Amino acid sequence: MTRRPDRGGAPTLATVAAEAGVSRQTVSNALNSPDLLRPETLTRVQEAIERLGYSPNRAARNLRTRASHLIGLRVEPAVEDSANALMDRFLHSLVESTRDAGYHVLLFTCGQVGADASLDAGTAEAVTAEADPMDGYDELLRSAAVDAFLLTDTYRGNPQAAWLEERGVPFVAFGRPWGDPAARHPWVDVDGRAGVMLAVDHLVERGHERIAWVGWQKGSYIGEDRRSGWADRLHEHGLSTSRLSARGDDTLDFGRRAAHALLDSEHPTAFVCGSDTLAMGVLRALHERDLTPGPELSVVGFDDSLAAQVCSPGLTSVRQPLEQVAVEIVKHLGDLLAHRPLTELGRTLVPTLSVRATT
Amino acid sequence: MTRRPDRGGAPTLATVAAEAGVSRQTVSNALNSPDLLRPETLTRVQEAIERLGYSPNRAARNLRTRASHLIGLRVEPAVEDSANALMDRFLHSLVESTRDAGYHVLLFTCGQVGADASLDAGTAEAVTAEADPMDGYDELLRSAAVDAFLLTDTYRGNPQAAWLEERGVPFVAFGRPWGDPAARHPWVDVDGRAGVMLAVDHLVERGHERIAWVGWQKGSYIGEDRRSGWADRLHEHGLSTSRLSARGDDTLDFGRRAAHALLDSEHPTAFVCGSDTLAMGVLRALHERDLTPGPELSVVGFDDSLAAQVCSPGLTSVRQPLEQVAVEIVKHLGDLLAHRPLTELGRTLVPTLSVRATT
DNA sequence: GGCTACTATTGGATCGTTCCAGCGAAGCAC
DNA sequence: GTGCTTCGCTGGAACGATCCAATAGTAGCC
Repeated sequence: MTRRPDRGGAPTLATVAAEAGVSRQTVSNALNSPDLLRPETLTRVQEAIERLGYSPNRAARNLRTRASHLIGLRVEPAVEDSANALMDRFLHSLVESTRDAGYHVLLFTCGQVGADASLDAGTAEAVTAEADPMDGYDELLRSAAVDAFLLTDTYRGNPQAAWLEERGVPFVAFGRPWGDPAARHPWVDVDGRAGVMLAVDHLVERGHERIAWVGWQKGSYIGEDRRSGWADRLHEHGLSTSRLSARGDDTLDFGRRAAHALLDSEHPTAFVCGSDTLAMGVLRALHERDLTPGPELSVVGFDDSLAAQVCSPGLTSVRQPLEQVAVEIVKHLGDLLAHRPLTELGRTLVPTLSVRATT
Repeated sequence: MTRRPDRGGAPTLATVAAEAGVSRQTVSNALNSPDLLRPETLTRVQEAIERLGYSPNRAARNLRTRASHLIGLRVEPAVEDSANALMDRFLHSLVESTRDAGYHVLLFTCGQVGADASLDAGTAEAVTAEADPMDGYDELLRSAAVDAFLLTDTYRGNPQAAWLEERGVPFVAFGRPWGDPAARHPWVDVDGRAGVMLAVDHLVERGHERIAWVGWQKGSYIGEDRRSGWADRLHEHGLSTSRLSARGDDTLDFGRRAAHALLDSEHPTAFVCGSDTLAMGVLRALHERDLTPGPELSVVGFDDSLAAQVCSPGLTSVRQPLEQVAVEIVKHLGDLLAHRPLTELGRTLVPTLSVRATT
């Protein structure tokens, strides 16, 4: 009788209210503050909800509460490298963690018409076409499409972090605010230095004394952090690092050339690498010299990528606890969005070592 | 004067209208149907929008238009295999394509508290804990959180596709409706069979005559499709397939054992594999026999994963045009959501071959 | 001028939810 | 009985956009 016309549309609060013989607000309370209702009313409403298969309309709820329950995550233009491959493992855990917290993950990317445009242009415009670091964030924010952001590329000197912090936008970073001691935003990171130390200990236990480092370019915060784990731990073991370090691009080819150069001059018996890509380069160099990696001539990578797992021989590698990172990030996001005081600003998690045939 | 109180909140249509000296609706039109406005009014409104940094509130728009401009994509519980690694490349392209079409990608996952629960339980309950194939879809749909879905795992006999189709929910599948000729939903797929044919041709050109197949288990639609490319093309070249085919789990170990068995009995000079994982297994077997892959003893994988690119020697592999798949999918989604008639129900794209050292 | 036709713009209603003020009934103290 | 508080529930208003019907202004045509 009192039921609305309901032209085949989904049930609304009013529909459920009529069905249960209560007011709209009571149904709303049944969902949001069940403790306000008398138990018998609550069950009556819940039965009606069940019977009609009702779910509250997200858009209406978002409009009224000024919250979208979405977390924005920007995926960078596709570059096929191990960092991206990592993202995948991370994403799964992230989506699961956010679900448990009542949130969803919204993916976005920079607003420029990227690849195609730069192909046509190809002129001096390439400079202006350089991806604006804030592209995308601004629009999502102004249109209230997301409640918070998750940053994943703080190694670039995080202009995003500063921008967001300045505007009081809630966000959590995966990665420390390297080189910005003034940063006041929550973050979660993996202790790469400790991970490399694990690798060094593992090699020293197996009798290695000449352990080389093949890592990222100087100037990369993350690269230097990982390298410090190698250098400091070797010294703690009373071993020399002299002339045993190579730093360059994070590419297969640099790893390969670095390994050849090191083998020619310093005769290391083990290589610790800043990434799996570099480690694969080292393996290739060994292959080219008809050397077989193993307990006597060891290689350790970083990231425990799929490639490390399936290549022959299997590559020992430092594994980041990405599942745990996701959980911690969502915990921080939850605190942030509920305006709970943060128990701690940052948190570092310790990696593990996946031991395989190359050691 | 007429401007609203505006307690530090974001500008709304009313704010902009006051600033430009027009009505709300005119501002709305400036955004949605600019051709309705007189040019001078349009510029006046656009300037006001620019000046205030206005973006329409998503929630309000969604509520009124009954559209969220979000595409739901369910990510499956993390399994570390090549299929997931593929997803990554695909995701990037997908997000870019959807952006160009004015949409965003919303990630979700099954609603059950998955991994943890099944760890505790470990009993006969494992059956009920078996992931409900529709988990998550239903809720997002009823709450109008997404406009459409994108399915990516049609190889499982797609119960989702049938469920969604039955309810008239817009969705596009990445993958053919294998074994369901009654399916009437749009899909985009990669012609795996043609990809394997490319690999066979490549090997035949290099003089191979005994080309083995190492692929997925019998009964997998995709696996059989890829295998048919090998079998049919060999026959077209007048070559024998007899006893040269091995099918089993998509694991490194199966690839390894299959390669050993084939080498012992049939002495193939080349292996075409149903996945990179299997190919890496074959490479490991060769390694164990001190055989070096290359032009004389060749291996071809499928997926062109990161592992194929960085392993030593580099693995020749069939590469899926995932970027193009994403574009086609979004094109179909656009047609679907705009209620445009579909020009074609399904579309298959042809892979390419990334040639490396193993051939 | 008077009629129609069309254009540019307007204001009210509406989407489905939650916030807020308020109401009757019940409980308690005096 | 009166006054006060608490409990359980209600109905109107609001969030910010778009849909819709209606308006004033302009032009065309006889």
